[in-house]
Amino acid sequence: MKDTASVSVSVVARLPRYYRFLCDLSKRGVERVSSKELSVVMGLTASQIRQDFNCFGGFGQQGYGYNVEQLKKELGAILGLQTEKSAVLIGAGNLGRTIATHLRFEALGFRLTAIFDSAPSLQREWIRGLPVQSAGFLREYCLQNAPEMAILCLPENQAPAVVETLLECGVNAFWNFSHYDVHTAHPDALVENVHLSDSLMTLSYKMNNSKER
Amino acid sequence: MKDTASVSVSVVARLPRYYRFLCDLSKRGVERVSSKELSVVMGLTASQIRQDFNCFGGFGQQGYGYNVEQLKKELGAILGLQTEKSAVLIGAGNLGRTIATHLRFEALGFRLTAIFDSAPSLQREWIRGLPVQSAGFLREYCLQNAPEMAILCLPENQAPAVVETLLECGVNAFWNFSHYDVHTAHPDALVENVHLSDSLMTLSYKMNNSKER
DNA sequence: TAGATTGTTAATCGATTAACAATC
DNA sequence: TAGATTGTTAATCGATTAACAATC
Repeated sequence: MKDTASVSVSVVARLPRYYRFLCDLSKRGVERVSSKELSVVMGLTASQIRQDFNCFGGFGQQGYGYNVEQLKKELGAILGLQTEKSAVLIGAGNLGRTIATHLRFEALGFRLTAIFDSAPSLQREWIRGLPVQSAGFLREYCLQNAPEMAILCLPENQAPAVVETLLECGVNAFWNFSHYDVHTAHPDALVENVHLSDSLMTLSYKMNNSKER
Repeated sequence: MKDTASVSVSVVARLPRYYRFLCDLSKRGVERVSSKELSVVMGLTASQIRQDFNCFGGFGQQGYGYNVEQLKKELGAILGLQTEKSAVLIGAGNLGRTIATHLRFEALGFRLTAIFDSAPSLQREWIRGLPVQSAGFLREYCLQNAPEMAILCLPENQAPAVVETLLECGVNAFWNFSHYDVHTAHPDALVENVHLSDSLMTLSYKMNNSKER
C-alpha cells in the first residue's frame, strides 16, 4: 500500500465509479467479484482494476477475488464517506437551491449546515430546513462554526472575495460550480470543479467531430 | 493539423477552458497573447498549450503569438459552438428545471426545443417557454423533429428504456446527469456525463487524504 | 492437489515537457 | 537586422497493459 499522497488523480477519479458499482452489486446480493468480472461490466481492464485497488491495499484473495461487502466498505473509507464533514452553501439561486435539495449529502458523509446569499429578496426563504442568511454573516458564522467545506453557487465576480473570506476563516475545501478559478488563485485549497458549460461544450465538440468519420 | 479523430481526450477536455480564457481576454480588449502568457494565467506549460492548439492547426505567428480574437473564433468553431444543435430535456424535476433555466444554451449553439416528464403532475407546467409533455409523446416527437441531443435528468431506472427509444429515433448524443451508464450499454453513442455525487465523493477523498501530510 | 485469481513486476503505450530550428 | 515566439521534433515522464509467480 502506497502513501495516499502518491496516488495519481487518474486513479482517484475512478474511485467513485468503483464505489457505485460495488454498491450496486451489494444491493443485488452478490457476495464476491473478480477483477475479470468487474472489468467486463465496467469496461476497464482487469489489470487496471487490480492496480487501482492495490494503491490502497490488498483487498482481495488469490483464487477467490474480492468480497463485495468488504471492498465496498474499504472504498467508502478511502473516499472518507464515513467521516462527518460540515458544509455551507454560498448562493441560493436556481442552481444553489437544486444542489441543496437534490444531493444525498448524508450518504456521502456531508452535512449541510448553513446557506448564504447576497440578495435580500432570498433572505426570507428556507431551503432543506435551513434559512437563507445574509452574506454579511458569513465570516462570523464560519469563525464560530468552522465548517469544513463550502459549495460555491455564486456568480464568478463575487467568488474571489467570498473564497478569500472563507480561507481566512479556515475553510479550505470547495465544491465549485462557478467559473472562478479557485485552484489557480489558491493552489493549496482543495477544489473540485463542476463546470456545466464546459461539459456541454465538450459534448458539442463530440457532436461536431463525430460525423466526419 | 491532425485528423480530429486522433485528438486525445486529454486535449479535448482542455478546450472549453482555453475558450473561456480567450473569451475573457477578448472581453478585456486584449489583442494578442503568447503561449507563455497564457501558461502563466492558466497554470499550464507553454509547450502544452502550443501542442494542444497545433492538434487543430497553426493559429499563431512566430515572434508575435496568437491573435486573441482569431484564436477565440477558431476554438469556438472547433467546439462546434456556431453549429445550431437542437436538444430535448427528459425529466423536469428539480435538477431538470434548473438545467433548463440556468444554462446559456444559445451561447453554445444549442436550442432547447422540448421537455418531457413521466409524472402527470408536472405536465401542466411551462419551463423556459416550453410545456412539459408526457413521456409517452417522446417517440413521436423525436421521429417528427429529429432533435440531435437529449439531456437526461431522469432517475437511473427509467434511463435505459428512454435511451433505447431515443437511439431508435436517431438521437445519439446525450448529456447525462443520471447514473445510468449510457456509454457502456451503447458504445457508439456520444455521451458526456455529469455525475454530481461522483464529484462530491472526489472532494470528500481530497478532504480525507490531505491532512495527513 | 488443481484451478483460479490475486498482487506485483516488467513492457508498452501515450501524454507532457524540453529543445530548437523556422520565421515573423 | 535582432528579438521574440511559434510549430515541431526529440526526450522524459507517467499511466496502462501484459505477464507471471505467489497463494488461496
